[in-house]
Amino acid sequence: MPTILDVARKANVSAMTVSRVINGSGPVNEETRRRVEQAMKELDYYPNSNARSLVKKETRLLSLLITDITNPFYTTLARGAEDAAKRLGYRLIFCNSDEDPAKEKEYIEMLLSTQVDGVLFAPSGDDSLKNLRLLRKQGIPFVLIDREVPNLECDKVLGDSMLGAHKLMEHLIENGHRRIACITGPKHISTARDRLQGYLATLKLHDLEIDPSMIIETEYTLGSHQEVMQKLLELQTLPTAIFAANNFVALGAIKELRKHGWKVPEDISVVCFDDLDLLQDLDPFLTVAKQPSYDFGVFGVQMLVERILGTATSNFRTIVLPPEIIIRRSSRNINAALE
Amino acid sequence: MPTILDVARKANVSAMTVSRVINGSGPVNEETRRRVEQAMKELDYYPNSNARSLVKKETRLLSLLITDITNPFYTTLARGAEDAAKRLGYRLIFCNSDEDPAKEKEYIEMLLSTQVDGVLFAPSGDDSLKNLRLLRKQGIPFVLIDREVPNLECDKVLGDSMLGAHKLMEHLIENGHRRIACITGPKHISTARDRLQGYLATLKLHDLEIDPSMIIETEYTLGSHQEVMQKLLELQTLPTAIFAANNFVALGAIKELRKHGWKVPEDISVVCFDDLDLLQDLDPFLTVAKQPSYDFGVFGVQMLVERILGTATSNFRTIVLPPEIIIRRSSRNINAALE
DNA sequence: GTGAAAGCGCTAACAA
DNA sequence: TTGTTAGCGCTTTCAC
Repeated sequence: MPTILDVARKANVSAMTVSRVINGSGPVNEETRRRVEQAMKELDYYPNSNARSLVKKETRLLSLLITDITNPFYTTLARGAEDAAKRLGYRLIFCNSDEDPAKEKEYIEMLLSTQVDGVLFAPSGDDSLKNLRLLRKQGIPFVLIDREVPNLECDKVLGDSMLGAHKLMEHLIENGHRRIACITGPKHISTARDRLQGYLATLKLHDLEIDPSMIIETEYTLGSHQEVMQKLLELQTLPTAIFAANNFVALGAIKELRKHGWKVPEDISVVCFDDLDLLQDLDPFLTVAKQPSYDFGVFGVQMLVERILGTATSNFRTIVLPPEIIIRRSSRNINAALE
Repeated sequence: MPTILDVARKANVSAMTVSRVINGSGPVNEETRRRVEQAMKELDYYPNSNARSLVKKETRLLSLLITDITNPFYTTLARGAEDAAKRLGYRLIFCNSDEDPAKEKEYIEMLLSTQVDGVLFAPSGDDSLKNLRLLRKQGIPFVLIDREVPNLECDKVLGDSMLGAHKLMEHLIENGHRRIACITGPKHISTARDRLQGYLATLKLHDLEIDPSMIIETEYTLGSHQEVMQKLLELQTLPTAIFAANNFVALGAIKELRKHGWKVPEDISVVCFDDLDLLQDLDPFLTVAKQPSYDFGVFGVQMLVERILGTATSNFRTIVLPPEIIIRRSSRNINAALE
């Protein structure tokens, strides 16, 4: 591949002049500029960004670290991040931690070597603290998205898990449900804690009994939630509704319910956090707390770039993007006659 | 951030020795190695891969260029590519062309500057040829995935669109369908052409009439396919089944059918290419030709890396991964009584 | 087993 | 408006 020197020779100028043409970083005679541009085109020259990064000490590379690339919440977020990064002149490296802090650490080390300018970070859980400290120690700016980590001051773009859970619960209670099970995510993930918190708080608010056997913890990932549902279905008194902590958990629950011959919503109502856009097209079915996932990505990248450029206030900021409750067929009024 | 020289000073050796420790690229005394490793740890040293790339003329970076990051076919493919890349010691940059050759070109130019070692390339269409030629001119190895481009010899990992379409059509015909509509993708995408071809060939095979008004072209993306369906629903004689060229097209079709009060499969059957894993959990519904998307990514990266390392045969290779037909509820026997 | 010198492709800083 | 020099952090080459 041709270098800046090849271009310089061909245009009969110095490398410095070519550099100025490429970057618009100094005065260049119109006629000279034309010659240089001509030479670049003829040689199919593309500047080597490694070399540039080495001297400029910036790569214009950001990283988006998410925990599950198959979850539509994160892919839509990724779209938002990508669009914003492009608009601001940054490239984006995607990393997928698979909800695993060890894999997350490997990626962080890779990113440190890559010299990314900043990281948009969806932590796999509270254990991510070590990894985040590593970034901070090296002076790499980061913005937390979707989940937060205790004992860490930093920029954040979060949803409102408490509020969303509360609204979903209010909806169920309004519709006559009194025995509501909660299938929550891992305790080491902040959104799981907050959603459980919202569940509990709303029950208390209505003086409803809190039955620990109705609260079951599972993974956030798609896959078999068999044992979890087994536990639930073995209860003496069965719930009339399920509040699931995210979209994949809800899918897993419904799948298991089906296996056991339960119909949603006839036999049991189901509501959850996060929408599934695809599904909504096929059959508007699940009642959900939909989060503006695309905006998570956009705001995240904007905050990150402001932090990198130093145009942000020195204080850390938190942006909260509230969910929207969408009521569909999966939740029904328990007193209404079945159609 | 500390450099190799900082480590060298701390360990009382030269930079060269540190380099040898990092890369295992030469003999180092056990005791010296320990001192160097100690120093690296104490300084939180991570080698600058830009500097390394500059001299080694390899970045160990691959790019995965796909056309739609929200399509589960591609996200699963991405997982496969990511896992394989990691295993082989490569980093992966995701790019999303959005089915747009212009955006695709911008990304290619960016990748040229980034000095990626190779590109896993799902072309936006036949117009990608220019972009691919650019890569070839610069000597960057690439592997085409999912779609091919006419007049270009290169490594490829493809599905078998003809076969999948044929099998889906056979399934419909076996179940008594005679008037089958085809909602196909853009003509400039190879898979759309092949699927249409499979549709036509199977009709001919069974001496069934080919009615051009039953063949409608639309986009591969999720979104409203209103006008397309409008055309279909205005036909004199209506089809009893629809063959949709991909998952998103099928979703769009079903959505529109619903709007017009048509039920699937009671009023009309629908089959399509590519599965939707999420959906399958909620309600095993769509009859599909499922492609092994994860393997597309794995094989693609493997081929690419072999090409980069020069361990591949000099001849270009094509891997074909056939689809699997999964029959579900969206297609029914037209003569069977409704339940 | 270890180090010194040179250079990868580019740009900052200064000089002309 | 243009060019020269030096150096970013690393590895290759060759010498010891």
